[in-house]
Amino acid sequence: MDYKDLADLIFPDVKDVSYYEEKYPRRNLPEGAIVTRFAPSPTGFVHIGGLYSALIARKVTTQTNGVFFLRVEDTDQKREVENGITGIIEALKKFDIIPDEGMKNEEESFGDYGPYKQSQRKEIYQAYAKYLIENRLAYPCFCTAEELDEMRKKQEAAKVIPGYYGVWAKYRNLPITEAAEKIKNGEEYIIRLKSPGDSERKVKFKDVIKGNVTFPENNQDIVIIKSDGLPTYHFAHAVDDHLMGTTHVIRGDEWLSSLPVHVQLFQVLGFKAPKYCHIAPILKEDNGAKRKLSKRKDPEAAVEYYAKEGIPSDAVKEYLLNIANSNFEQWRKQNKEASIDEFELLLNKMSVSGALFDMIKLLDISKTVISKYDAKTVYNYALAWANTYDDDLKELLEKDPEYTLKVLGIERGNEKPRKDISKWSTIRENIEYMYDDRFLNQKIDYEYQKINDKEEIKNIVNTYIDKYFDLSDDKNTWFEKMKDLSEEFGYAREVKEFKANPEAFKGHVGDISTVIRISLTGKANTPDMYEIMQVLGKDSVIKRLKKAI
RNA sequence: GGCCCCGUGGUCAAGCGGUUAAGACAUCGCCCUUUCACGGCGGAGACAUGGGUUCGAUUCCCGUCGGGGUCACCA
Repeated sequence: MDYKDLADLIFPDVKDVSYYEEKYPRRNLPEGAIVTRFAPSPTGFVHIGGLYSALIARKVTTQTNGVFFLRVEDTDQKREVENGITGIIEALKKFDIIPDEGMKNEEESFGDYGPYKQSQRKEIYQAYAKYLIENRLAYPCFCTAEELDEMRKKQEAAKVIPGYYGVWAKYRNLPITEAAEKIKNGEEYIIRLKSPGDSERKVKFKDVIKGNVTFPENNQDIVIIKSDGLPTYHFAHAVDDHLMGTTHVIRGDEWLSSLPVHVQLFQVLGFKAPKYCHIAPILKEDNGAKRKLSKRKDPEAAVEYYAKEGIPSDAVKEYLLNIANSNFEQWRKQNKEASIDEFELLLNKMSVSGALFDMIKLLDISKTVISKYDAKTVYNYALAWANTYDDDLKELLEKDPEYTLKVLGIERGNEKPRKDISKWSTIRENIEYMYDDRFLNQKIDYEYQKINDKEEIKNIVNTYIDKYFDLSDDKNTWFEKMKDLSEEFGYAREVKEFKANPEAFKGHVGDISTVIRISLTGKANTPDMYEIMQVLGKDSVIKRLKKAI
């Protein structure tokens, strides 16, 4: 009996690795093309951090005419969730992140390097595991969970590094005949790597983002095939990314410390290792401490949250890009109208340490993103949002689309568009007062400001209606009349005039126009009042002013 | 605890041996044909700390402190 026999006994039905090496030839791509992937577990939940790395991966691959594929890592059957894959695909799609290859639904994939679902690649991993066993680079281990537990306790008591290595590696040197015996007796086992590493030696790696990092060599005989026959993450990573021609592994930096294991795996398997890009996580402040955005505690960790809040995906992407490369901001300043596709993202310019998530900044970006949309676009997005999250708003928007478009068009499309909408979930308060059937039938709480004497207000409004209000005026004339009105009541025509000589006036034109504004809309802050009146129309303006007094 | 990474204003961050130490968000003040926004101008606000190396350290080295990651038949 030799190692080949043992390997045959363990994996009798798998193909030789040469089959796979031929089946998946090297990719024929231009110089510098990046091939990378997004490789989530199908838990259905897409974390903002996942979206972040997917966005970066998508961006650097299109920039270099490379390939971006979606591989599903479902080797842990306990954690699987129904329709998890579809959920991921849909989530990415909402952000315009479309893979070039990979899964397209729960079971099927497209592309020449598939399957792209790890559970469907079982025999591939086993072929490579078999190869390692044949070459004495891996072996079966018969330890039970209890045994391992006991070992760990002993190691802790002895204050040595825990794990399966060196003298602790019970089955590392088990004679093959004994191993074969145990297998024939039906004992459960797993396959471990026979690590050639020595933890006394140091290895240096160059991470594209982190730069040089030094680790002790891996000397742990890590598990490569679990008792259910599926590979561990580490082994699947090495086999898949080799076969799929991945040039860059872009992933969260929680993986940084397994670099020695991964690089060793590539070396043992005779593969060329990819470049690694470990990206820093997005953090959150919690009682003075920083921690990763948590699925359980932080709603904003879920990509779903942004849709629910009505924050445009464009805005989320801009925010993420802003975290990724801080020069994005400067680029955006110089290229106000450009698509983010034109921005060149550089992996090596990414930050080494994690950034605190800043909702205020996101919303700031969001309001400028929205300010650039035309009325029609705003209408469509707002309606799409209302469709799933707000029936009443949907009704409001759909009742008279033409009128709504006019409302949304106020102070939009000009040099300095309004920036008061940062998310669709708050758009209601920006437009609702413009609808007569709601405004006129509602009890309004008019909160007048500087001028709040009821008689005075009544006089001002009446005088305005009788003497100055004329919708056919152009804006200048309209405003001149507002000044005339002010003067008539003892208020300065110009703010400057008032400031120069405050004793001479009761106030200024701003105070008067505020009275009209509040009477007209019930609100102290609205967009340009002239435009509002134009949209409202004569009847409405008069009805509203009369209602106020 | 071992190992690894990181430490510039409240936040995100440029700078990487000699700078008045950029910029953005937030904040405060002023200005801008009516409010609020927008926009413009300006203010306040930072190189964790102690030692080296150097003519000179935010930048290089070491220690300390602080933060994060990781130590599974989970990814």
